[in-house]
Amino acid sequence: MAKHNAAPAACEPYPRPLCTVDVIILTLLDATLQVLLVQREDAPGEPFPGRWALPGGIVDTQHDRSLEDCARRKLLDKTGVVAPHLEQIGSWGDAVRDPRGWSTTHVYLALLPAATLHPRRGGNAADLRWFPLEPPAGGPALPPLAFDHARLLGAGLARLRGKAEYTSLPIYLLPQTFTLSELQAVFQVVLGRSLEKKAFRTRILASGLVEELDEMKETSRRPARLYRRKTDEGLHYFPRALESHGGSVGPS
Amino acid sequence: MAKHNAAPAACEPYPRPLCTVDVIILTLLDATLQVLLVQREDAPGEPFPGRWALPGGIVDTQHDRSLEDCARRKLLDKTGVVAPHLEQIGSWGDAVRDPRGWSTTHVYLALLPAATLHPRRGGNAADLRWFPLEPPAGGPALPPLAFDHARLLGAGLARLRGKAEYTSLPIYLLPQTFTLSELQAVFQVVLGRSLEKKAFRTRILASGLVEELDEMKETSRRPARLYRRKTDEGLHYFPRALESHGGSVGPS
DNA sequence: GCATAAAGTGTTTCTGTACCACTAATTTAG
DNA sequence: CTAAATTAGTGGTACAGAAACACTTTATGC
Repeated sequence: MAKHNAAPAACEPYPRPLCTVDVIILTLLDATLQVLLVQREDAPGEPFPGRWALPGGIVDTQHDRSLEDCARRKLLDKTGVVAPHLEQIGSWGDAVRDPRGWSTTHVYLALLPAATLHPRRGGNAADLRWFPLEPPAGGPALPPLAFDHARLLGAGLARLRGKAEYTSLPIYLLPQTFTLSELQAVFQVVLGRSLEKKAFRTRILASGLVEELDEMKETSRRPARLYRRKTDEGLHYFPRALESHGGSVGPS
Repeated sequence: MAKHNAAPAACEPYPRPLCTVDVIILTLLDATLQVLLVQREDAPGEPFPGRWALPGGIVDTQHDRSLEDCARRKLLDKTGVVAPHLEQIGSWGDAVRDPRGWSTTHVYLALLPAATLHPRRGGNAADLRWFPLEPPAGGPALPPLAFDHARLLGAGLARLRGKAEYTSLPIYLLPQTFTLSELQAVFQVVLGRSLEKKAFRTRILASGLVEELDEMKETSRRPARLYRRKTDEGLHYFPRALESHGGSVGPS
């Protein structure tokens, strides 16, 4: 290990950046999009002590086999589950985002249904909590975040919202079975606007994305048929984006 | 600098990964998509000596202000120009892609018109050359690449092809002015299939993406009107993806 | 029984992609 | 000079899917 640290100094004329992974973990609770944040340790010498941050940390080159494995580890560590959806959002790297010096972070987005969650306060995190996000117009009503995590979270949300216009992405926020109205509602929460019911139902049912179950969900009104995502269906791309009322369509 | 390298050893229990940037530089030459490759130095101790690779290298934490700045530097270094389009494709990081140990690379895609290019063999590269890519069905007819660069190049090409279905992305492979037929041709090369002329023209002209010039281009047949990209137009997203004959639509 | 509200459906309008035939503008060959 | 060939450009139709809205069905509460 000491030998390995000596190698950079031998053939590399400048120090390596710090390498971290940060995970934006989203779920739907109380008809609201929620993000999981950890409170950093309030210790001297720690950057942004006591500040809320996205779960993540330094890549363990001894045990993590890849960046994605690191992300999966952090996710499992904090939520106890494997996310049905995990994707890389992008990487940020510069000399000023971290007071410790030049650093890179590799940001992942995880979407989870709320039902089976039990957030766990692993490692040296002071606290772990779900925070509701505001609809897009109001901006997120969150505590100030450590590092550049507000920006990273913004990028993750923009990805989710952009992709909701032309893919099935928000479906991963739902439990295994759901009604079509619940599916529509999750899209509406993500997009921050209402969708026309008939058009939405036609879109989903025609896509082959879901299969209907023999079960009905007992609601306070008419019972609703339950559906689930077909097991051989990954992320579905629709041939046409939803029409929005102002603003451009697509990922940003 | 010695102090900086001491810091990792003090509070980090494992060594930092090597941090590099690789750039997939594409242009259109002779109606063929071409990728710029560098030949690595044939020196003992160098990983993959003499092997062709994507332009790139280690992040210079003294001079590069960000990952993207590093990518821009590498691009300028090799082509002498600033690309009209540069985007981050993604990051790869693991213990096995580089014989030097745990490493990360941050991959960027640059699209350039061919007209003003003068590839320059900067640094310690043995050679620098444009290689034509085959149409998708035939697979790329390239020399074996160093590291995992074949995989990275594949990801970049998939990005370009995916986005060609629903955005204006291939337009950046063209010079400042172009005919609609040239624009259609570049889309066809990227997508590897022909497009229906009328539908394509309607799509482009209705999008507000291009403006017509008073000039005509003298061809061997009927003169064609010249167009250029509107200056306030970034990447354009079309409301509907092109219809493909088999295979799904969207980025992969 | 009626009002209410959610689940589900029938039908029409609109937008944009594909298709194909045709016209316009040039070059080339007989 | 005329006809053929080829590219640039256009008119018009068919089709797929998103939006809109009215209506029917299924339950609960008064």
